Amino acid sequence: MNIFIETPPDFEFKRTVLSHGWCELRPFEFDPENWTLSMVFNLNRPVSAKIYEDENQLKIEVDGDLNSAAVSQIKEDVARIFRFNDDLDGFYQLLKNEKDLSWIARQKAGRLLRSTTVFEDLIKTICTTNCSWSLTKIMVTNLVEKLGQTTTDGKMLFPSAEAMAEMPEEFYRNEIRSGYRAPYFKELADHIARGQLEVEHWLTTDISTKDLKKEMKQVKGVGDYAAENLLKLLGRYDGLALDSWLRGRFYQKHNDGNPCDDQKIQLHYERFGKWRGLVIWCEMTEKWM
DNA sequence: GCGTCCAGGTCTACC
DNA sequence: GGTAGACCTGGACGC
Repeated sequence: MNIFIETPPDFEFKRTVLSHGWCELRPFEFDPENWTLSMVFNLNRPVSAKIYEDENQLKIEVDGDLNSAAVSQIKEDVARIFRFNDDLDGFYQLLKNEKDLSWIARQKAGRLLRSTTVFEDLIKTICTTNCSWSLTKIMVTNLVEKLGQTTTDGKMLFPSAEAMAEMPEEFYRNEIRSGYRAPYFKELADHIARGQLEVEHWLTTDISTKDLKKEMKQVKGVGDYAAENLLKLLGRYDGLALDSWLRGRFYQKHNDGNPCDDQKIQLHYERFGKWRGLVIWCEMTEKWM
C-alpha cells in the first residue's frame, strides 16, 4: 500500500537524504537513479518501505496492507528521520546576509537524516570512529545482517539493544569486525537491555548540552567527536564534531590547504553561536549535490 | 600472494 | 588538565 505524508514548506527531500553518510548505512539504502530511499520500519513486525518525493509530499510504498496504528507509527517515524519538526528559521535568518552561505536557506539544507531511535544513531556513530568509511559500512551491514529481524521481502531491521546484548564480545570482534570496539558494543547493549542506561530520552531531555555531552561521554567509545556528532542528530549544534575529514575540508577552504589547530576552526565559527556545528557541516558539504 | 605501513578517534596510564 | 602510546581494521603500496 501507499502512504502519503505532507512535508513542511522548508523541507527539501534530496538535500535531507544526502545531508550526510547515513543514507548509505543499512537499513537505509539509497537509489540515486530513481531517487528513492529504502528503509525498514519497526512495527509489530519489521516492514520494508521505499520513500519517494511526490511534489509537496512523500510517498511511502510499503509491503502489504497496514492498520491505522501502523500507518500512524510510520508517519511518526518519517517525521523523525527527516526532521519535519525541526525549526530552522533562526538558522536561515542568521545566514541570509552571508554571501557564501546564503545558498543554505535557498536550497533548504540543514536537516540531517537520522534513524528512528537514538540507540541506532549511537551505535552507528561509534562505528564511524577511528576507521575508514568503508569499514563503517562493513560494521553496520554486519550488525544488521547478523542480528536484525527479517521482513517478508528479505530486508532487515537494525538490531535492538536486547538482541545485541545476547551476543558475546567475541561475536562483535570476529563477526562484526568491530575490533577494539567489541567490548564497547557489548557493554552498551548490556546496560541498555538491563535498563541501567536510557538513551532515548536524550532526544527530549531539557538538560544543558554541556551536561548531555558529559553523559554521552560516559559511554565507552564516545569521545568529543562522537558526542558532538550525536548531538547534531538530536538538534543541538553547539559542537563542531571535528573529525579528520572536516578538518581537511576546513584547511582547504579557509587556510590555504595548510593544517591549523582546532582552536582556529572554533574561532572561525564562533559568531554562529548555537548553529555553528550546522554551519560548518553545511558549508563543507555544499558540493554534495 | 604476502608483508608492511598508514589513517582514523578514543581509552588508559602517566605526568 | 595535558600527553603518549595502544587499540584494530581495511586499504594502499612495494616486492
